[in-house]
Amino acid sequence: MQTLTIGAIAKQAGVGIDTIRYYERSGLLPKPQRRASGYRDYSAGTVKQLRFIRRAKDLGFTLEEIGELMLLSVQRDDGVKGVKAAAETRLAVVQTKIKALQRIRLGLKKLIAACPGDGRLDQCPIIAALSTEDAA
Amino acid sequence: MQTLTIGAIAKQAGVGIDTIRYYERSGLLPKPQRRASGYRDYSAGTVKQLRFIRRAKDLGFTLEEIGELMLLSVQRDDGVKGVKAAAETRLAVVQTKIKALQRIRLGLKKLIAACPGDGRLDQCPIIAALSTEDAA
DNA sequence: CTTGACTCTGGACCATGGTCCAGGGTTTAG
DNA sequence: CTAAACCCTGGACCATGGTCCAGAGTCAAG
Repeated sequence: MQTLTIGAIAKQAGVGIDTIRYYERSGLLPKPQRRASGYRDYSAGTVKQLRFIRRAKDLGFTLEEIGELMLLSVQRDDGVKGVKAAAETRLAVVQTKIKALQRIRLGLKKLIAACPGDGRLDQCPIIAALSTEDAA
Repeated sequence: MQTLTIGAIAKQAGVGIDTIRYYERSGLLPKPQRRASGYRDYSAGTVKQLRFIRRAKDLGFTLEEIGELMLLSVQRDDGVKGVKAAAETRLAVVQTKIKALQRIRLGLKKLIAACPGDGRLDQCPIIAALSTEDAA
C-alpha cells in the first residue's frame, strides 16, 4: 500500500511539488504509479531519493550528473568505480572554479588597495585598470 | 569623422556583432549615430568601452554592475567613492563564493579519500553519505 | 553592373533549475 | 452535502548572456 501523495513527499523532503514534477519530467525520478483518479502515488523510497538529490546538489553536482550517480548507484559491479570517478571529476571542476575566483579576488584586492576612495576620477586606479583610457 | 561599422569595432574589441547589439539593447552601450542607410556608426571610444566591459566581466562583474560602474565613471564628484564601494561589494561576493566552493571541495575530498574504488555498493561511502541523514 | 560581403530588424532559441498559472477533477473533514 | 484543500495537465515565464535566423537593404571591388 503506497499512500503518499506528491504533496506529502514534497513536505517530507523539503522541496516544492512543482520541483518533483520537474524532476520526473527530466527523467531524474521514475514515473510513479497512479491512482484511479490519476494522482501520483509514491513510496517512502522516493523521499530518500529526493534527499539524495538535495545533498548531491549541495555538493555542486548538476541534475544531469545526479542522474548518472543514481544510475551508477544501482549497478552491481563497477558502480563504485563510476561513483568515485564522478566525484573526482566534480572535484576537478570545483578546483578550477576556486582557482579562477582566487585570481579574480586578487585582482579586486589590488585595485581596492590602490584606490584612495576619493579624489579625481582620472586618478582612480580601478577605472584606470578597467579602461586604459577614459571611458566617457 | 566616425567611420567604424559594427563589424569593425567588433573585430577590434574581440567580441561578436550580436553581442554589441545585445549590449545596446540592454542599455549598456549608448545608441550610436546612424548613417543615412541605417548602419550604426561608431567612434574609437566605443572600442574602449567594449574593452572596459570585457575586463570588468573578467573580474566577475555582472552586466548590470558594469552598467553602474560605467555610470559612476562619468560622475564628477563621488564617482570614485562609488567605484571603490562597488569593487568592495564584488570582493565580498567573490569571498563568499570561494568559501562555499571550499566547503564543497572538502566534502568531496573526504568522500573520495574514504572510497576504495571497488567493492560492494553498500560499502561505498559516497553513496552512503549522499543517502543517509547526517552530512557535514 | 554584378557579385559578394556586410548590415538591418524582430524574434526565436540555447542551457539551468525551476516557478506559476488556468481550468479543470478529487478527496476529505465537518 | 458542501466547501476547503488537494491534485491533474500543458504551457508560459523568470534570470543570465548571449547566439542565430530569415528576409531585406547597402556597400565596395572588379
